[in-house]
Formats: sequence, C-alpha cells, structure tokens
Amino acid sequence: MTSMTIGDAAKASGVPAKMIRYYESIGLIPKAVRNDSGYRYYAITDVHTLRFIRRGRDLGFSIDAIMRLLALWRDHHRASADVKRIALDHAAALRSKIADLEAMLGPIEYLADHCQGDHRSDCPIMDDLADHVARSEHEARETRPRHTKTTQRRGVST
Amino acid sequence: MTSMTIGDAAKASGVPAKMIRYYESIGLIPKAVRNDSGYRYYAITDVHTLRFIRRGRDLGFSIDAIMRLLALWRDHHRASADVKRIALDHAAALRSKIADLEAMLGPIEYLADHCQGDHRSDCPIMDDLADHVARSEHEARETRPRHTKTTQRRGVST
DNA sequence: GCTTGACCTTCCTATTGTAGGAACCTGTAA
DNA sequence: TTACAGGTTCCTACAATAGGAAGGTCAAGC
Repeated sequence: MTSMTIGDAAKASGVPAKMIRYYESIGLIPKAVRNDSGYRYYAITDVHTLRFIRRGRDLGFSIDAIMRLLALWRDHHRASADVKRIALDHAAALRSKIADLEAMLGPIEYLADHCQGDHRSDCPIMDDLADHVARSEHEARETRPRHTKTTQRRGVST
Repeated sequence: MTSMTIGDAAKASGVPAKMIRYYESIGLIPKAVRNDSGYRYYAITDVHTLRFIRRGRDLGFSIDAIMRLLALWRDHHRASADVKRIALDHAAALRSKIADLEAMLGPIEYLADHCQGDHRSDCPIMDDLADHVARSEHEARETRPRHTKTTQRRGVST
C-alpha cells in the first residue's frame, strides 16, 4: 500500500517520471529503493517531497533554491529567517526579470501601435532597428582607432 | 578602411566576437570574407546587420524572429503588416511571460510578508509548500487504482 | 504457463543563447 | 626577430525539460 512505481509517484505528485529520475540523478532527492529488476519504488513520504518540489518549481524557485528549502523543511530547528531570505531573494530576481521584460515590451508596443500594418513598407519598428544601426556608425567612429587594422590585405577586396 | 577584423566588428556593433561566429554558424548572417590565413573580415554593412541583430536581441526577439525581420529589412517590397505581426506576436509572448512571473511573485511576496523571519521555525512559506504536499494525499487517493501495483514484492519492504 | 501491452530501465539528443577554455596559428609593433 | 594581442576551431557548460530508441519487466487474461 505504501509503495508505488515511478509512474504512480508521478501521477500522485504531478512530477513527470522523467523529472523524478532527473532529480535523483542530480541529488535533489535521495536514490529510490529498487526491486530486483531495477524498478524504483516510492513511499508516500517520497511523494510528499516530490509535491514540495513541484510547488517550489511552480513558484519559480530554482532547483538549487529548492534544495536549500528542502533542507530547511527537514530541519525542525530551522530559523524562519533563512526561509524568508530564500523567498525574498527569489522575489527580487522575479521582479528584476519582470522589469527586464517590461523594458522590452514598452518600446515594442509603442512601435507596433504606430505601425500602419498595411501593404506599404513604411514601418516604425524597422525604423527603430535601423536607427540603432545608424547610431552604430557614430559609435564606430568614436572607437579609438588604436592602430587601425582596417587596410585591405591579401584576399580581402573590401 | 571599410574592412575590419571580428574583434573590431564586435566593438563597433556591440555583438561579442563569439556571438558573431555563432550567428554565422547558424546562418543568421552570411559567411564572412576570409583572408588567406582564415581571419574573418567585415565591412561596415556587416556591422549594420550586427547592430540590427543586437537591437533585436535587446528587445527580446528570438533569433528566429530576427532572421525573419532581417529578411523583411532587406526586402524593399515588404508589407509593414508582416513586420507588425512579428512584433505583436513577440509582445504577446512577453506579456504572457510577465503574467507567469507575476503569478509566482504574488504568492511569494504575500507569504514572505507574513513570515516573521526570526529564529523560530514557524513559517507561512514552508506551510504553503507543505500545504501542497498535504493536498497531494487527496489527489493520490483519487487516482483510480486501475490494478494497484502497490503490493510488496521481492526486495521491496515497503 | 504464455502472450500481450503497459510500464520500467538506461542512454542519447535537443532545446535557447551565451560564455569559458584549450590548443594552436597569425599580424604587427618595437 | 620576438613578443603579444588577437585570430582560428572545437569542446564544454549552463537550467530544466522533453523526446526517442533499445531493451527488460510486470500483471492480466486466456
């Protein structure tokens, strides 16, 4: 009753069998008990761990963070401050990632809003990409010429 | 004057030399002209292309999307509608990704807010992860037993 | 008992884009 | 001529997941 195959553990935990094997291989979970022919067998407590991992992954925690959270989970003498730090670090990373994506989204939405989107070739989106191309010429000129290795040489026609 | 090494093209475009080689290897940019000893040489127009790519990457476009944008850039008979579609698809993907991250951030911030973060072990964050563990037991029971391969067998003590 | 089909095993590959390093060759300034 | 910066290719890693191939096993039904 308390032992099941990897497939059943997968169903019970929501973690694909493939991932369970992977988590074992990287040491996130201990090596499973095997029967004589090599099949892994899992107890309910193993499924609990997998569920914990799944929830952590759903919240976007890295495998590494989950490894630390699991250790704290098992440690009855843990300080909640340690758990909180992991969570706050992750929250900061999430906020940073969101900010990055929004910094991309802003210009794109603005440009797309101003694009006719018709049969003509005129397009502020292209203009933006090309603007940056044009800007590069200035920057290229401002690059200190050091020793201008820009002469034509054998095989290169320029 | 119009020809430079990969390092100079990297400086002028903001695309690392390593990435320039990579972009060439996957066909994003054409194969560079080489001198007799195999050195790649780049013209200003190549740097323009690299700048275009860099801007596209900064806006979060995938390499594949940039490949299509480059083709449209070169096509003077392009329809701005095609450019716009690529941009709008990307905007949708960005918004979706932002929503995913916010769906993670919400619970984490809430839980962290309610965590004392002191020396005691009590922690709503852990409780959340464990809640989902508890929930798994119900779901496990609801899994149709089909042919309950949960009996003890050779080598498995349960 | 035997067949069958679902399920298990390991191992390899791909994804996405970037980066590091090793081993070796080349260009150029001094 | 000699350094040394900078070029070349090739291999590896990242992070987490997923697909497939080749082959062995379990359990049910006959």
